[in-house]
Amino acid sequence: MEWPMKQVYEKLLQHFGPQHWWPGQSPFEVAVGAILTQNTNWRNVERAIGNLKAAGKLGPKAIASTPIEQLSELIRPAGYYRQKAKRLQNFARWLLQRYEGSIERMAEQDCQQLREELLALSGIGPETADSILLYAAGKLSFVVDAYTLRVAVRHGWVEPEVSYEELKQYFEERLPAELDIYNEMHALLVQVGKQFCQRRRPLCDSCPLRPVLPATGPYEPWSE
DNA sequence: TGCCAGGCCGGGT
DNA sequence: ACCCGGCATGGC
Repeated sequence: MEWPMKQVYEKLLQHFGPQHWWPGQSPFEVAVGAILTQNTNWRNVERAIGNLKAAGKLGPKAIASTPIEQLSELIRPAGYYRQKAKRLQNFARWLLQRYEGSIERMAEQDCQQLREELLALSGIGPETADSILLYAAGKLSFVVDAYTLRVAVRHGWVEPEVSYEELKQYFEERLPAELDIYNEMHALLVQVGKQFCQRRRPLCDSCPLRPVLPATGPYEPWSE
């Protein structure tokens, strides 16, 4: 079987190895991480989650009922902590009311329907929604982020002005409908982005994708 | 030391 | 329908 991005995928897998993002944690913890990592380094998120765990507050009921001041202090290392405390409570209270606090129950819902429900929550935008759908609920929803965009633009796959939904569709059309591929591909794109497509710098010559690219167009300098 | 990190919201054009 | 300022900590 062949699919359009297979060569890219295997090149990345060979270079970086399996990323297995968000493994072995509860689905709710994954969702919390998705909110906390908004525009934030993952290391800071780990501290915040560690604080929540140590305080026994890593569940929907605890998040929903803990006073906002206390909650925000616990997640402080993740930055934007007052906003994010609110966003966590929004999500937790919605999950309790709508799905009995159960991500598994939530995951019984149809993907598109669920995506709309998540997007309707204040504090959950397209990337956070797709991260929750893919990594917590096990839905086939490809995740696009700043790195995904940068990698795709630097390699001339898409125009810099492409919208979130368009870029998401670009990948979904070129990948097989498999959770593991969606999962790994997104994580691998982040890795290659971090290492070879940094901001304010031209595409690195040693990018592992260089040799396999058909060079569909001129490498755009670094407009995003 | 400034710049950046796995965004999103609300108000303004 | 975009555009922008604000939000905040920790690492390099």
